Order: sequence, then structure tokens, then C-alpha cells
Amino acid sequence: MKPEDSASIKEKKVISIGTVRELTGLSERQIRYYEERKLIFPARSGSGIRKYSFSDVERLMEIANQMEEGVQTHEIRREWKKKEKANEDWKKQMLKGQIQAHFKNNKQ
Amino acid sequence: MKPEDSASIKEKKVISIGTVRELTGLSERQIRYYEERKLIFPARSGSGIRKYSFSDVERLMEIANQMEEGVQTHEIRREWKKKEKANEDWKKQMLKGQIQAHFKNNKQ
DNA sequence: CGTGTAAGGAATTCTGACACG
DNA sequence: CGTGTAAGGAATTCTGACACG
Repeated sequence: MKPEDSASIKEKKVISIGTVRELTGLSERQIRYYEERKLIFPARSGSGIRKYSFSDVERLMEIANQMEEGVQTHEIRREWKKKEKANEDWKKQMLKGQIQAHFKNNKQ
Repeated sequence: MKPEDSASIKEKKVISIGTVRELTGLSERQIRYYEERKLIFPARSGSGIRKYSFSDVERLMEIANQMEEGVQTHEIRREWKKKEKANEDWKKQMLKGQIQAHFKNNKQ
């Protein structure tokens, strides 16, 4: 993957909070609060300015949807951790399968 | 194409000049100067703050390379206009071919 | 021509706090 | 709990200009 690959572009933390506000329609107060609740993790510039990625913006829009449905920040966080773990487990299983196939085919 | 499509993300003007400086290694003075010479076209926030896209950042890095080779801004601009025109002409030809094929096959 | 810099002002962002409910 | 707001300060950005070469 090249550094300028679109996948990595999406993860680059380069957007400041005012622009995120425009992109998401959320208030700066809300955006900072969701960080306090560990739903979002902006980077910081040397002088402490928050920097967000496009992925962060997408994530914030998902949060906004959940909040509209009356879901509490605590719930949102718990759901995400669950999904994250499921994904980890799945990847582990994939790797395990790879290794087994490797030895089965006696390639080494 | 969805709005969040990676292609459009690359074109979104969301990065302020300080971050562009870090991304490109150019000085703010240089970045503004290349705009003055019509090599780059940032958007402006409501209050006049320049906003750049990832494409702009890439373009600035190409400019930086050209400048290192001693090419003048005027030259860079001229070369780009040439390439741009070639591209336009090519697209026109493609369209023309489409139309001809359409009538040839008597589909209408 | 291309770039550095000091100048003064305007807009942005930050934190901690008080408020409401 | 989630969000608004006023407060004071620090960091960012803007423009027009002078400098050098």
C-alpha cells in the first residue's frame, strides 16, 4: 500500500473541529463530549489542536444517528466494543485456518 | 457514487494551511505564493480561511518537485494547461465515437 | 522570481466551570 | 446525562509590505 492510498487517506487526522462541525452538523461541544465518553479519538497537533480523519467524521455521523434514537453514549460504546471483539475473534480464526491448511498441504 | 466515496473524499477541501505545511514540508509562504501564481486553488471558509483537499496536497508535492528542478511557476502552469487540454480533447473524441457508434448500430 | 519576515488584526480552538434538567 | 454558554488565554491564519537578489 502506498502512503497516498485512498484507504490511508481516510484515516489521516487532518481536519480541525470547526470543519468537523460543518461536516457532521454537530456542535463542537457535542464532538468534544463524545471524545470524553471515549467514542471518538482525535489526534492532537503539537499545540493541542484536535485533528480528525474522514473515518472519524463518519463515525461521528453514526453516533449522531444513535443519539437521535435515544441511545446513551455508554450503550453506543458497549455495542462497539462488542463488534470489535467479534471482529478480532474472526480474524484469529482466519489465521488459524491458514496455518492448518499450510501444514495439511505439507508445504514445509 | 456515494458522497463518502473515496474519490470525492480526496477532493474535499477540509485541510487548513498549517496542516498542509506539515504534509508537504513547504512553508506557508510558498503555499500561498503558488496560489497567487494560479497553481493551486484552495476553497475558503466563511471567514476566509484557506481549505485544501488531499488532491491539492498531492499537487503541491508535484509542484515542489518541479521547483527543485528549477522550473519556474509560469512553466509549471503552462505544462499543466497543456495536459489539461489534451485530456479535454481526448474526452471529446470519446464522446464523438460513442455517438457515431450509436447511429451506426441504428438503435434509434 | 521566489521566499523570508515582522506587523496588526481577525477567527479558531482549548480548558474548566456553571447551568439546566 | 447531554448540551449550551460565557471566560480568558493560546495558537492559527490572513493581508499587504519591505527585503534580497
